[in-house]
Amino acid sequence: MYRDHSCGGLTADLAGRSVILAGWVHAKRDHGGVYFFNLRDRTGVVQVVAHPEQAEAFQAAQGLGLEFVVAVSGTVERRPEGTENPKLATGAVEVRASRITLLNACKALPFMVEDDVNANEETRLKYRYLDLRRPRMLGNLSLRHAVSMAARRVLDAEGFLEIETPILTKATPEGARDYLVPSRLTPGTFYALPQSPQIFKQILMVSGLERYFQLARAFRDEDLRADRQPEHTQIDIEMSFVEESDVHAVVEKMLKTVFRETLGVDLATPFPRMDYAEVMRRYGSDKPDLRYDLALSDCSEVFRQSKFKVFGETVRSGGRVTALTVEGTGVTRSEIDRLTDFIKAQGAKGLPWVRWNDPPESPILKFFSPEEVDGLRRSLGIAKGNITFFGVGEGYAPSVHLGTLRKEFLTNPDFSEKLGLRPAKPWAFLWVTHFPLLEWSPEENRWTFAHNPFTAPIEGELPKLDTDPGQVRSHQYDLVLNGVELASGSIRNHRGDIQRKILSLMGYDPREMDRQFGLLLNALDFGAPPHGGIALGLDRLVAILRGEDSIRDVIAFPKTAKGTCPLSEAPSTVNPKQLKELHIKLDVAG
RNA sequence: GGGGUCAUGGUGUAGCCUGGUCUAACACGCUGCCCUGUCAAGGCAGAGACCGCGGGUUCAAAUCCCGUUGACCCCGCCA
Repeated sequence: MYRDHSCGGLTADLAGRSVILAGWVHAKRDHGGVYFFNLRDRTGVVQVVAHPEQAEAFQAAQGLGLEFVVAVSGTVERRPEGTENPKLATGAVEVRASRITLLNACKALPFMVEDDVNANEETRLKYRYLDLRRPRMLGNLSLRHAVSMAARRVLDAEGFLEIETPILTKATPEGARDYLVPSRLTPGTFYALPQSPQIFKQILMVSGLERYFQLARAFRDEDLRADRQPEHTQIDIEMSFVEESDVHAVVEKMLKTVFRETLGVDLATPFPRMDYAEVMRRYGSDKPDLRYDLALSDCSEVFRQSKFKVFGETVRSGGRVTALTVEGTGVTRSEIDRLTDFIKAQGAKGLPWVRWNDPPESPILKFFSPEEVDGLRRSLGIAKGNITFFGVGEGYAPSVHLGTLRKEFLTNPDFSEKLGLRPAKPWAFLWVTHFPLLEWSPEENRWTFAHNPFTAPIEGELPKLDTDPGQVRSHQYDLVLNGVELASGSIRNHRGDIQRKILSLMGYDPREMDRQFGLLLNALDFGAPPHGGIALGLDRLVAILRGEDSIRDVIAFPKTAKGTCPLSEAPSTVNPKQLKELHIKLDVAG
């Protein structure tokens, strides 16, 4: 037997008891003819003492380096007065070793296995097994486990079945590039790894499963980011005979449980909801961070008669003027110039502003009539020292530009500090609902699905598909948490005829439609029930819960920004025999 | 595809702008000794990098220039 106790479980109640522990040696010291080391396992840390009178244990302790794996037999003792270490949860007791057995040695470490080490990520990934030994990383993985288990428990209790869908599946021309796997048995053909289990979970609804879930891996061959990996895990859910609110309720129940069990936080449900159109007008983003109250204002009416062409003519021709007002006393002119460049880089023509000093300062003030200045003061509720930035343009453009500015203010510490922006709450959930069904793709010169080709349009807005497709709203919803898109889902088209009509509007002729979506379309024709679902990004959820900036830190074995794995050295070349079997000839320079 | 930051002993950094004083510094770690109920120990001694790689400028380059590779961040992309 290697152990009968774990390090984290030792308390003063166990004083006098004999225990066997196993773990890694950490923070070793010899003092006063006595050897001390901290023994660490997954559950925590305990201090082991080897006294000279236990000659065997004493000698063994002498020979130990850091990260040696040892088993310790000994007695739990209360610590001598005044020797508690408040940093350790187990500070009340120590273990007096009678026997120490070396289970395995350890080479000199490439970096310290401690939370405050900051080895560069490449090194951490190369020695991931050491990196993961750090309490913080172990904590990340065990919280990830706790979230998975809580999700499973809630969904199981709600009558969901966990079903696996294929990893080797068929390429469908959805949003992202596919990862392809060559077929040996059918030369010249390829499987694709799923970008999501979307089609299969809908088919399960046609099968009458009614409630499906899966902790599903999804693969997308696109460039990586701090919050994007080539493979990520989603809590994938699909339900039959439901409306949006039913899906929302399940997710809320699940997250309520997750937050209570992992953080001890009691979330208020239901979460607030806001239409896409409103959230875009008020925050200029479909995933605003609502921990902060800062919102945009519409001041189009102030300028409807304006002689200032940029503002007045835009409003008169159906555009809008939006405003974002902040406490700007500390903002310098050169910072405003930098912000202007920043916003121009996002596609705006400029970034007009007014500094509300006495008198107000602004390059464009001379174009405003006194009535317009008064109108602004009234509608924006100006205080001295404020700065108002303006967005001007058609549709959502003016909001989006200021939404980008809002995000910059909130996320760039230089500004959030200076502007006195503080989160009003720690957790801000928001359901964003009624996304547009379609969006115009300038590159392809056609309408394409805004989110998901299978999302159902809002009833009654179907006629607009022929006349004004961009105005058709859908049953697509996202769940946003603290400015992060945490989940995305929709009520689907359960009628094949409607699904076909939407696809044809996007330019698919019947043959192409059948080739790419026949799998699902055929199934829909056999009495598919109304259904809908959602997928939550597990990696993002765990990262937020743990306060990690990158999802790499909550994934055991993540990829680098170039999609490589320093630990396994994947991807790698393969031997010619394998390629031959797969009927593949390489065309790679070098 | 584009923009940016970084690359110095085992680890983390400083030095680089203003080239020579860098035979490269500091902290942690490592080795040895001393002391010590210690756990952010203390003292002494020591080993360890030619400054990612390649080229150039110069009497002289870690330091300037060009290229390249890699890591990270962002835009595009990611239904």
